[in-house]
Amino acid sequence: MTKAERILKATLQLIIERGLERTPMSKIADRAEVGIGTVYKYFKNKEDIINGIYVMIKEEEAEIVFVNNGFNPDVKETFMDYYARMIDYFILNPLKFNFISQYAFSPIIKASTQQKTMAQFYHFDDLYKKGLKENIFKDIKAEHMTFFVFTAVAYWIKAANELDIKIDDNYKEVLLQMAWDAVKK
Amino acid sequence: MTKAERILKATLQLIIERGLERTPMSKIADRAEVGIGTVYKYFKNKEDIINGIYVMIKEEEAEIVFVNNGFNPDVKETFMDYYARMIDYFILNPLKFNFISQYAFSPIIKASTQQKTMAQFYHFDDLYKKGLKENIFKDIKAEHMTFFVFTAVAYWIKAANELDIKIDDNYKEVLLQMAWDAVKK
DNA sequence: ATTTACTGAGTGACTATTCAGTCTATTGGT
DNA sequence: ACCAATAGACTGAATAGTCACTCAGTAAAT
Repeated sequence: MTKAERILKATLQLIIERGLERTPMSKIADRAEVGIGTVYKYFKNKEDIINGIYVMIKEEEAEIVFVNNGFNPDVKETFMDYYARMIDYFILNPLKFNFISQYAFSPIIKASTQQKTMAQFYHFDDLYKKGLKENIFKDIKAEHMTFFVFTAVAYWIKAANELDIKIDDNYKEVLLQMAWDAVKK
Repeated sequence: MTKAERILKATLQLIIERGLERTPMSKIADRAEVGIGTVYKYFKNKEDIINGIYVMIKEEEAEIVFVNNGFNPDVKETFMDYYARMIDYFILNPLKFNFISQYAFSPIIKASTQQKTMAQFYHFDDLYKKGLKENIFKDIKAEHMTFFVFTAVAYWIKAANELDIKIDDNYKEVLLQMAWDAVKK
């Protein structure tokens, strides 16, 4: 792991454990096992680290969700594949999800960061547009559909994490079905 | 408006505008048009204000969502009534919703605050339990259902707010239908 | 030998909180 | 109705402390 990565990871941990206002740069350097100066070599300031974490997570997430992209023409099967992967990603990475849910709408995330990461999820929009054309989905804007399903699925997982409930395959199945039933006509 | 209320409101505005780490107590006092000392008369510290905002919003929300509680035995109609009210509340109070979405899972919100506010929404759990008994809903824990629908609806509104999309009655109807289709068997 | 990475004590700015004193409202005595 | 007297609300300058960020110097790499 590079030092920059160590810094991102350390900051992520500390923020989730203690909150942003209680994680000074000195603690970040300690946890990352680098000098404070090194933190400032790789990041302009604290905000820059937060934005860096956001980008890192979203890139990773997109990479995992869309591995199979383009191989299946069936809308429903593609839908299920995307979201099954998303669920797995969030289950495996509760810290990262926790971060996203707290900072996705925080003013600390710059508009440019938002745009950069949103752009990586255009496959979702494509899928919904395709489904609308095939008259499979309810009449609603594609980006709204994305949002509805994304947040529903995501936060359900979050709740499960926090209540220490194990998400077995059966439960995952029901969750996917809920998402699908919500959008289908 | 009491001074305590003015302080809560001022803090809410500043936090959403600038972020927590960039809203010093001095600015809060200025915006609320009280002396700094007054802030400390009503609140132990900054954290206490944040928790106060959280409680204030959740109480208000519960009061509005459950006005008609107990008058209708029909599960679907009650479901629609609750969520229609919730949607209206969030549309009318984007700042408050923005706050909730950023701080609901932040470590700054104390466990006792969480519990106190969660307790006010037990009508949702009751509704889901009733629906499960009547075999209307999918087989899933009641609290998970609450969470799924709550977040889906809530964040959809948030997205609409941010993209400056007007939520007309027709759109609201579709949204409610999505929520219902997700949970019904 | 030169560049580049790294370090952390030190600096300056900022900010949470305190508290001594002022203002305001309420009470009760005349 | 007026006037103390008391209690409580309110204030913001001062304090004490924290923390983001710098930079002069050291270590490692090329």
